[in-house]
Amino acid sequence: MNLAPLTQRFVLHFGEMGSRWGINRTVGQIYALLYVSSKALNADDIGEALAFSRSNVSMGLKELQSWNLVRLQHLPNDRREYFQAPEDVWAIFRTLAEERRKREIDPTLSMLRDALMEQPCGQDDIHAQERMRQMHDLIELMTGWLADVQKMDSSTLVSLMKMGAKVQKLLQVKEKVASSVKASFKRRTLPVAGVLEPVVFRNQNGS
Amino acid sequence: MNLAPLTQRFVLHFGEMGSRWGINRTVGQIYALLYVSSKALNADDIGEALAFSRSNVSMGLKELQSWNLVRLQHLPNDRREYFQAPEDVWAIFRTLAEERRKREIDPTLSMLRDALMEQPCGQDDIHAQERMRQMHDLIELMTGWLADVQKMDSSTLVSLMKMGAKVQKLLQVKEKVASSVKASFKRRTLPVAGVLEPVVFRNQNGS
DNA sequence: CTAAAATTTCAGCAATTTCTGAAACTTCAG
DNA sequence: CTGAAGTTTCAGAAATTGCTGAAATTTTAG
Repeated sequence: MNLAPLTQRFVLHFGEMGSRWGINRTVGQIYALLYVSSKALNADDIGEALAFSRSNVSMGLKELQSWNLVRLQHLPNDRREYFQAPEDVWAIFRTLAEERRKREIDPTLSMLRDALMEQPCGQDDIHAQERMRQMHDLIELMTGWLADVQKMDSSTLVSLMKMGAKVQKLLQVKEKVASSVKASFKRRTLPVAGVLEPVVFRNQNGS
Repeated sequence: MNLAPLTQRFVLHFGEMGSRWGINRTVGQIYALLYVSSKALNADDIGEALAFSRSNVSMGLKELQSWNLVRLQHLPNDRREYFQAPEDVWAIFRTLAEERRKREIDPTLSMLRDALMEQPCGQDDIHAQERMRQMHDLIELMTGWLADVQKMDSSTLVSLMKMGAKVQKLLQVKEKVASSVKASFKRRTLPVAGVLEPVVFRNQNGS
């Protein structure tokens, strides 16, 4: 392995962390290398840079493709495939979240759905089923929310995250304004009523 | 293994999923059993229910304790320790999120911080460092947001999640109202100004 | 203190996962 | 077609992780 110092550090760290993230060392290092690389790399480049066997690289790239984490490129006059990570870190993060949901959550959600359809037999199973319902409801809420969030563009997402806990205050304000607006409608005096109305009333049922 | 049908299905599923979640089969099954059980269990109960060796159970419980995922109980006239999962699924989820952050994110964040302090040498490292900065900023934003969210109580969190994408609309409204409020201040005519002011102006810089 | 009950540790076997090189396969220029 | 360049598959070696029973340690009732 003969990489620039910072690159090497990054690559080795991703290799170590790979096991905690449910991918193996090879895959972690390959992705780290693609991520920091300024140009697309072919399988031989990668194998040489990381001192992996050609077939190991091939399997690693296949796994990364199954995660939708790499883009494929073809250079003119070169039959080899060139790989790169997407430019936009938010896009990478979005993909990661979606794929993890598919692998780590969806199977459990569907098992829970099935289990909730069954007739419980015995005291133990009655309690167990109630616990499963609690878990099911939480997961369903989470995945629904995640699907909503996935649809937002990166800048909206950044705004929301920067607000953090302040969203909560906004929520409280919304409630106050909602009643204030209702009162104002009766008095016909609120200048911003036309702006507030569509959202404020659509969400009355939502909690 | 001699469990009620639904319980058994749940336990076996958690065992299978364990590997995708970064815990092993034993730990997954033990937690599933504790989660659906209506009463606290001791290590022998667990070993018998799941047909694991006593020492295997001991290691599994130790791991679950290191994740803060089990509560310990002592029954009168019984020296053995009894284990149970927290009642509140949201509390479990919160703990899980926090522990995963500690193990899967924090080490990377600190590696990135270090790497960003270094002087890059060579073209490759200059680009690599820029990519690391992008990743660092994303992760820092995410963990900050997570910390905010962790502080909310369960019902607030549920409200926010149920709103989902609608938060976005609220955000747009906030901006419109903000300018409307500013204009109204000059005119001194907005009835709800006193309610809106504290949040609306505190967040002007936030995006 | 003592000893019985309970828990934890650990060496070594078992199972699983990862990695490699050789062989099979695919693609395409000539 | 043919064969050279490139890619993938796969059997088995290597490494890692998981599991067990026996021994060591801790705890506490008496």
